[in-house]
Amino acid sequence: MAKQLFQKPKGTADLLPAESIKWHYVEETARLLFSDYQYAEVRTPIFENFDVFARSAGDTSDVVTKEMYDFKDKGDRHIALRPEGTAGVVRAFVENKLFGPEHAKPYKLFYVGPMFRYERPQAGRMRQFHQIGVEALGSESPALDAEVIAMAVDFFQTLGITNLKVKVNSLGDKESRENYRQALIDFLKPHFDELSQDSQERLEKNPLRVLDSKDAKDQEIVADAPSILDYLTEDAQSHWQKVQQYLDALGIDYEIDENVVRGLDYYNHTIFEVMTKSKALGHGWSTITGGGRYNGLVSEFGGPEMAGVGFGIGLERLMLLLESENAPLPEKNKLDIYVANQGQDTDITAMQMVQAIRSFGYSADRDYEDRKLKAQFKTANRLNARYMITIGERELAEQSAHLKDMATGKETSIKLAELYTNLPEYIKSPEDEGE
RNA sequence: GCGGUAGUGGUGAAGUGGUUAACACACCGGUUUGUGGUUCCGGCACGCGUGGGUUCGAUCCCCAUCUACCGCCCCA
Repeated sequence: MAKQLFQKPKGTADLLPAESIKWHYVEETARLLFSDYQYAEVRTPIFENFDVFARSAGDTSDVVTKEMYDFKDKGDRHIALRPEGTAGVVRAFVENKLFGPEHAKPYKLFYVGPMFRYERPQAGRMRQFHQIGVEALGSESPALDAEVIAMAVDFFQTLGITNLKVKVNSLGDKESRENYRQALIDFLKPHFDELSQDSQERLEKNPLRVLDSKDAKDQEIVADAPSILDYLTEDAQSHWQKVQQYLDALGIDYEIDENVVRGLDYYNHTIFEVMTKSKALGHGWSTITGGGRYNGLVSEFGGPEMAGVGFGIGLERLMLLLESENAPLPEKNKLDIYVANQGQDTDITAMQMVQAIRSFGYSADRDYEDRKLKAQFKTANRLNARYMITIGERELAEQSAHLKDMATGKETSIKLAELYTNLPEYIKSPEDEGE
């Protein structure tokens, strides 16, 4: 008798109808908005060759070193479940030769789908999580940096999130970064003993990450650190200035923060975060989007020297945010008509009735359990039915049925033949109800 | 990977080393009501995350394990 009870794997979730309807809404909002910006959807594999991610994210990032879901398949291939979206998109861009001259540049893409990271789950942070992201490939224009930021802001505002903060920074080009890296190390070295252990380890490997340490002492030290913005080469500086001009022109309220750094190593030039304040995501300001430019990545994957810029949004966190901020979200679908029947003989007619209603484009449901009328009314209420059609032995004999408006309680008797041909004339559209 | 808190029915939860594991909501059945949102009555955990152990006996004690939540790391 006692069968084994299964639990879903750690860090995964079952999205039940009450939730999935909200996800659909958010995804649909993204699709519509992104399409206004002329971004089209791309669907790449959920797993890729391990090296696709190892190559792009960089060896210093934890995403590669300890969070990757990787395994050998039966052909002894080293496979990894995608931990983020950009690498796969860039791989597809190169493999499908989308860099070719026949394709307009920038080549604008967005994606929606599951990502995987092996880490300790917390609310809004799953091992299988979902991201919506965009990538614009093949243009170095700073206008695109600004557009991508604007699009992220637009998206959140469309969803009804208002208290947003945009933080931007520039990492410059390779040369800028190397110069700065050395300067930063030189600055931090004398403070080595005061740094947190994590930061001490990062000092040589990836000193920029010391900048966004959460350790209070680290933050004190870092406050006096040189700014990367003072180390930008002329070209990088020019790009950075233009990005700001565009952002100003679009009226985007942003803040320059030299301590903003990104976790993945492929970023350069403009990087940004969109933050919001919500207790659902922790204390103070929390990041809901991160993104930036990654100009070397296409060539890293064997394509030509082509630029890229994009961002990714974590959907689990976004849903938590929308719920806690009481942003408008759809509830369960309303049922147009519930068909109740009483007596064995009416069963067939009820079956035909729901099909006929559906063929008019209305949603319809019925009782399948031969329950009493009262129970059927209860169910109709629970399903939020707008109308109910009841048919009993007597109605069947007369070839008619009762149509009841559940909101007003008004009931009318209608011939079956009439219902089958002119049902829409008896049904108010939901808009007319002024809900 | 590290630290902390928790795990009783569909849900919220009470509870004790020892006969039938409170209560509420939900649900189901009946009743009342003009065919629903009302009233009243009844039903609903052979089981207390899982596996071991201690004990005459454990949901309640011990160990392990799984999962969730919070913090760190990291990041979306």
